Amino acid sequence: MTASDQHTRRPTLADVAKAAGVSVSTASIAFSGSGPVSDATRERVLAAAASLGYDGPDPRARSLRQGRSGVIGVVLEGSLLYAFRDPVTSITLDGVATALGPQGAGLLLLTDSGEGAATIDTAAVDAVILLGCSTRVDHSIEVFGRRDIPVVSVEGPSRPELVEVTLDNRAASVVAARHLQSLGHERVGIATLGTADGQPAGPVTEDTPIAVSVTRERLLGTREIYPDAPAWSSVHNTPEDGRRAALALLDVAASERPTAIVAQADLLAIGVIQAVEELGLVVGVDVSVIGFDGIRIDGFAHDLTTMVQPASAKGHAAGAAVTALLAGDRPDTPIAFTCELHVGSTTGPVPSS
Amino acid sequence: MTASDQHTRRPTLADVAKAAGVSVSTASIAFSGSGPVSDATRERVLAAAASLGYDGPDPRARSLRQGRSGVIGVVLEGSLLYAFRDPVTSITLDGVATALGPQGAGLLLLTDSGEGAATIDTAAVDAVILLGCSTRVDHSIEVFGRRDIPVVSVEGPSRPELVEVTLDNRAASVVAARHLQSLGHERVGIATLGTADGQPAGPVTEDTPIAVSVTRERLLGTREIYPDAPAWSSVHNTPEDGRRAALALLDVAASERPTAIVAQADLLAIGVIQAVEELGLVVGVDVSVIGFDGIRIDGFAHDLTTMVQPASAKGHAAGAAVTALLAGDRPDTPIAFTCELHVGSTTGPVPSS
DNA sequence: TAGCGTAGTCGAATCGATTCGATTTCGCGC
DNA sequence: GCGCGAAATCGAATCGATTCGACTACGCTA
Repeated sequence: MTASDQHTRRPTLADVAKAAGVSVSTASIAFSGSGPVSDATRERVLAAAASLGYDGPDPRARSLRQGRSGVIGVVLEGSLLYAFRDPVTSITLDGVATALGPQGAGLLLLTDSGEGAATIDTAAVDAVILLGCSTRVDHSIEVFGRRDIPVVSVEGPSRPELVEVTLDNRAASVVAARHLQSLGHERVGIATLGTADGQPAGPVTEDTPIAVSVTRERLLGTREIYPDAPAWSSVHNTPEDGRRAALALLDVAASERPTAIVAQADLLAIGVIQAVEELGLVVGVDVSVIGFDGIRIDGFAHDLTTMVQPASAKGHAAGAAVTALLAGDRPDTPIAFTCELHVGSTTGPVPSS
Repeated sequence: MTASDQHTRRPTLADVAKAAGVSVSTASIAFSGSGPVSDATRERVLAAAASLGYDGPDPRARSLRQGRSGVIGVVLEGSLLYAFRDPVTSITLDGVATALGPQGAGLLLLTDSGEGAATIDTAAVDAVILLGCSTRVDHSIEVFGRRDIPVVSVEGPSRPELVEVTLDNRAASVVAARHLQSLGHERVGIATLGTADGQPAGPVTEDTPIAVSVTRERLLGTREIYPDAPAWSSVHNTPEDGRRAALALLDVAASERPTAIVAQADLLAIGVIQAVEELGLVVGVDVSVIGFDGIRIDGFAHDLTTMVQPASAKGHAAGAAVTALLAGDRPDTPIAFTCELHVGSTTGPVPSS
């Protein structure tokens, strides 16, 4: 029987140790490098491993013993597809990966919907990064808290026990609105991001509940300058949704028509511009358009006026915060980032007519 | 001492069992539901767990015992940023997530560079999906093989032990080239994707080594119809790189200038079109442009002629294949997908001059 | 009423490593 | 020549669950 085992059972560290004529503990040290081993012994162990086809310790066993898995969970809002489609999320995620790179941690993608691609509560993660999540994850945060799993929230829910990476969404939106104000615009329309999961597109009124903090903060910022500006919410951050929002906002008598549209994201702004042109109007002349994010859209003809946000730095900060937390340091929180106004060609003085 | 433990040590299943007055095995069954338990017992266990703040079994211990972690590794070529930027990768990944969703598996992002965001060899994954990887991962494939970890390769390296999901890159490129041929084009330029990791952009000659199979196959397809067509390779699949490629390909005497350009990806094609227009030429009249992928680029003015590939279905098939492999079934391999020609407005008859 | 199957529970082995404390070995200074 | 500290190695406990085989009651049939 023992002979036939070899084709089914993978070798373990114990097998390697036996083959090398050392104890399991010594073999472990030979692999991990923690502790003193003579060169001769190490080589004997490695040779035995090679001849048995042993490729190093089982990650599962190692992570049980060490209490660490080397995996960082990244919780995204909604479906993975829309998360990937959103340039800011992609860039932020890349920033996270860059900051985490040296540590050699893997990124485990999770979504905040209970069902779906991954089970947020049962994953073996050392830390969690929430990317723009809604309050839906509150319960999970408590679980992580009990498990002593550090949580970093990027533009997400705010709770005392977690480290926050923030963006000055509200203040930046004020700056954007002031820019329009300085150009003389008085009638302004707002194309917002999604208000809540599962919520359809449509007009945003006083009492529309807004669960997504980014949407809420940016809207509040704009409304500080333009309290009565009509707003239309989208479902996804896509040009198509932006286009529809603009068509809705511009579908009024010419005398009532907004002379400027604030889009809460550049992708929306692209669609807004598309709609404006479809209506035979000139962007930056008949209708000014200002975006948010500052992503570079290749192949896009206009120089979009927008609030440029440091998405990569944001992600990098989140990754660095995770590293610090895992090392036992608690970074000062919140880690705040600010946006900068880029004036392009899509905004201009209010038309005189 | 025991009293002070409570603030530092997390409760284990053993603690819960003791508090509930049952054995550990019974408590385990009460949680997992595998095996018979009386309702009274289960409730007693759950109540004890709740009062102790026990949030369910430790994923690490569970995965060690069960030999499964519930995590699927996804190996991407190059940096995460460029992987996300590539719409086809994003869509494929979403397809994977969709297919894997019901199974509740998490996606662990890995890159095929030894260093970086994740260590491909030491991750606790149940299966691996290679997305367009080069032969650089061959060693890892062997390791996975020895560990009995199923590997699915999407347009990646081909080896007997792994399940392959393929696209008819070569045949589709022939179809694209025939389309140009039928329009009378004789001088054709090719904007290729990257040829190998770390390789700079530049002309592709007979003896340029091409490690990336997608690039190679698509090029071979085009060359079946246009054996002598000059080719220029890019580094990344971006409009900017496509633009540079087109400028290089078109920078010849007017009599030598290509009347059509084959871009190996739609993102490249967008840049090609941009370059053509910068040169004062009309797309589809002076220079025809055909792409590959069939992604919808929002806010893009042209109706791009392209080979539409079923990216989402590809990802879905990869996810389904992983599910099957984990269930013990071996799907027929390769799982082949084909492209379809979409004739838009960016290709037209060869200019008569 | 003896026999038997089953639901419910338990104890112990197991998964495959890491790590702690103990032991042996060896070189070296006094 | 003796003891001492560091290097090298070992054995055993440990991480926290799952699972298998055994055991106890209990209800049912013949």
